[in-house]
Amino acid sequence: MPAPRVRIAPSPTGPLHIGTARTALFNYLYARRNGGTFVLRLEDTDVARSTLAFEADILEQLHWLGITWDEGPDAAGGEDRGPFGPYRQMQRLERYAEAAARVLAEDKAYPCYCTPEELDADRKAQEAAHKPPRYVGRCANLTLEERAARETEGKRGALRFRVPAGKIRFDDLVRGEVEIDTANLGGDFVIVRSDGTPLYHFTVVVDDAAMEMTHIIRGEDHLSNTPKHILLFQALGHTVPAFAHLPLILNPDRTKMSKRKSQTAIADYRAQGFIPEALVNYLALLGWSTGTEEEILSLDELAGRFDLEHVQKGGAVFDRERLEWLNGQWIRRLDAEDLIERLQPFLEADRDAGRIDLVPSPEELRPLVPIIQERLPTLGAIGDLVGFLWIEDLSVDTVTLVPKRWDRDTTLAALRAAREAILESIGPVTFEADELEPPLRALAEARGWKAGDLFMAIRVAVTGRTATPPLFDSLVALGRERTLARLDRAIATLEGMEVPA
RNA sequence: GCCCCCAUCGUCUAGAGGCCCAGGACGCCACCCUUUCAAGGUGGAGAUCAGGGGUUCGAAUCCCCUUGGGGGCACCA
Repeated sequence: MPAPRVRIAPSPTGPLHIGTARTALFNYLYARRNGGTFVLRLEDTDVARSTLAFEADILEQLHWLGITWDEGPDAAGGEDRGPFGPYRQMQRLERYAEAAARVLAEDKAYPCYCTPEELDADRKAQEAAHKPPRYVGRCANLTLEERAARETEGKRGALRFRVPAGKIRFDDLVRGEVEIDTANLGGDFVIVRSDGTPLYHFTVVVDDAAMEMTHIIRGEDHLSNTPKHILLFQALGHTVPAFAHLPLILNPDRTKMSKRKSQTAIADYRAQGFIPEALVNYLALLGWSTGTEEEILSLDELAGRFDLEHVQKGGAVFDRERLEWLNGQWIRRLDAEDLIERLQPFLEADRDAGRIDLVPSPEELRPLVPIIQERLPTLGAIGDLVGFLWIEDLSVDTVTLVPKRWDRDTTLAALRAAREAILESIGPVTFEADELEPPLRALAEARGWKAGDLFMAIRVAVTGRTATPPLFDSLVALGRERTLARLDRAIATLEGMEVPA
């Protein structure tokens, strides 16, 4: 088998979509596994909706995921790389024009002068008659003279491809044999607009042919379009590539995943602190499996195992909980320095949003790694977890200050005693977790309090929260002075509390 | 409406005629660990393999029908 050539052909009409990312991933994995070439081509012929910003997002997020391509544009607006360029469709217009001229000359396509109003009327009539929409062929048999007459009237024709009668069958690599009667294709279809710009079905095929693609791996939503593409490949005199249609990624209601019902932009997952290792791992397992029970797999490991045989046929519901679990798995596998570095942007975002007052340095973060690493489902959860460490002015209300089974007076007594214990028995120089625990446990014992209750009172007084990393580690991270200051403040708050008579 | 595709626990899936009165993972529930929260460990609930017919000594696995779901039918991509 010659080395496969596969591609991803995103349209820069929106930010990188999770479905596009997965299709890109599957193509990438297929190329890597089989010693093939992975091409990126930008389908930007929808000038009205395409933007450079979306183009930039698509390239950047793919890079971020680690999905690299062998041919294609490197950066938004940047240079192309590879022998089949350009890789932006708007720079390939002459090629479509040339191909269009050829099919026109061979009468495999013809100019159509129908107005949008006429086409609309046709469609409505068909609908009323409960018939499938289909081009009626009004312009299919115009003579050269008739065409010339329209042109003289100043009419510009769209180019319609003649759909021959017959059945198209192809062997889909994931679905097996598929057969579709061309009678169900909706009649002759437009390949070039009346303004001269080419349409999707035409450009994909012209480019896939020119770029010598051997396998077209794409979403199932293209399955019904495949006969049109096959017809076009044949009309252009090109070998028909192999097709593999992937199951769709679904919303929880099992409809095709959409922005409206799900979070679809890769950039949004990234902004929430999902890491590429997890996203790639999760996406690969959406619709594909190793056939074994392995499931934590890196991009390279995936590339070593990928095959089309294990691609699922039915659609797969996107399960965010499972993604979060995987993300946690991958976060726990990060080494300390890497985690610290990756946390930085999230801390800055928290500071910019006013959730914390200052961003800790890597040095401050380093000792925290053991207690936070296993508690982070996402990088974005950092502020929620230990943000109390970087808040200047922590105030806690009396309601949360008093533990569930305690009253104000007990809490007050406990905090005062705890403050004393910390002040007296623990030196300012070596303020460590091992040192803090014994005296406080002894205190609880002496007063007949449950250690857990005492610890909870201190925890809330000092962090403002009932769920935190281990208490003594938290106190150490906070430091002796701030620990005492926060205890003082909590005590003062409780002293000022209205006590019902 | 027409065409095409699909159908195993709530979800992602293993399973390619006997190893399956169906295995794993997420989630859920217990318990253990434990100062809270996590993480981790152990155990549990959860699928008459959509339903019905065949084929076969034997079917989740093959065939047919039904039902259900999805996708596609543009001068969008």
